[in-house]
Amino acid sequence: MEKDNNDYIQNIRDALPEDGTIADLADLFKMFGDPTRAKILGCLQLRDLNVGEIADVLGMSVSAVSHQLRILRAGKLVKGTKEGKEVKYSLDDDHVTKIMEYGLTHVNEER
Amino acid sequence: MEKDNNDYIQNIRDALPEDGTIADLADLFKMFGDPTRAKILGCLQLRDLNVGEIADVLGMSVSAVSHQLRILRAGKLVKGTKEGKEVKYSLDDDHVTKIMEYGLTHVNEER
DNA sequence: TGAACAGTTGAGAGATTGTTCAAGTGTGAG
DNA sequence: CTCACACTTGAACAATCTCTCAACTGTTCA
Repeated sequence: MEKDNNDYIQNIRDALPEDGTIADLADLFKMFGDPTRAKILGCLQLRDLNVGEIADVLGMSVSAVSHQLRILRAGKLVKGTKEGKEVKYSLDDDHVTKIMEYGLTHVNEER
Repeated sequence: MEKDNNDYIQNIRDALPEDGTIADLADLFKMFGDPTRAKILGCLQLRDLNVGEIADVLGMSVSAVSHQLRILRAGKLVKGTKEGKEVKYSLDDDHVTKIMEYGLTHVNEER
């Protein structure tokens, strides 16, 4: 019966996505899991913006925003394009808007 | 032109969700942003499980799992029902499965 | 050339997070 | 009652995170 129980547990384990996939999934959601990054992604859904503009909208330092943009870039959620001495940022992923919309729907339904 | 610029920034600010809403959104995504919690939510999509079973599936201590379950309970994503001396956990939110599916689709599309 | 501007980067402080370990609660079986 | 079992909880610790500050790169313009 120990064996039955182990099989039972093993079956569930086998049905789950691989650890690497789970890690990727968690990393993706982590991007949206910080208010500053969520706001940045929210802005960029409205229009492309440079770093200074994002900092103004959020009321934060350019440096703090730049640090978060680096993380979002690494996660391939935004991309930055140099235009003269500015860097214009835009969403780099079709899913970003949908994922945020879905989350917002959920949050707004909460009672 | 300072004024124009300020209005421009202000318009974007006004179009974003309120800070409280953004915080709720970030807190929601934070739930999925840890591999242990993501796995727990993954298991519970397959079937309801008690704490020991979840710990076995994940290969983690009962204590560690219980701590994470407390967080998921606080976030209203799972609920625990006492059955004798066990506690059976189940998903407490229709959106959980869809949000994870959407995230997985995204992750699997990545190249 | 050089000064001003836009942004990036690294170090470090303070806060938050996830796990372990030990102790605790509550339930059922003998 | 007492013991074993299933689970929860609090303290402690290391790892990670986010911001600030200062220094740095690169671009434009006079």
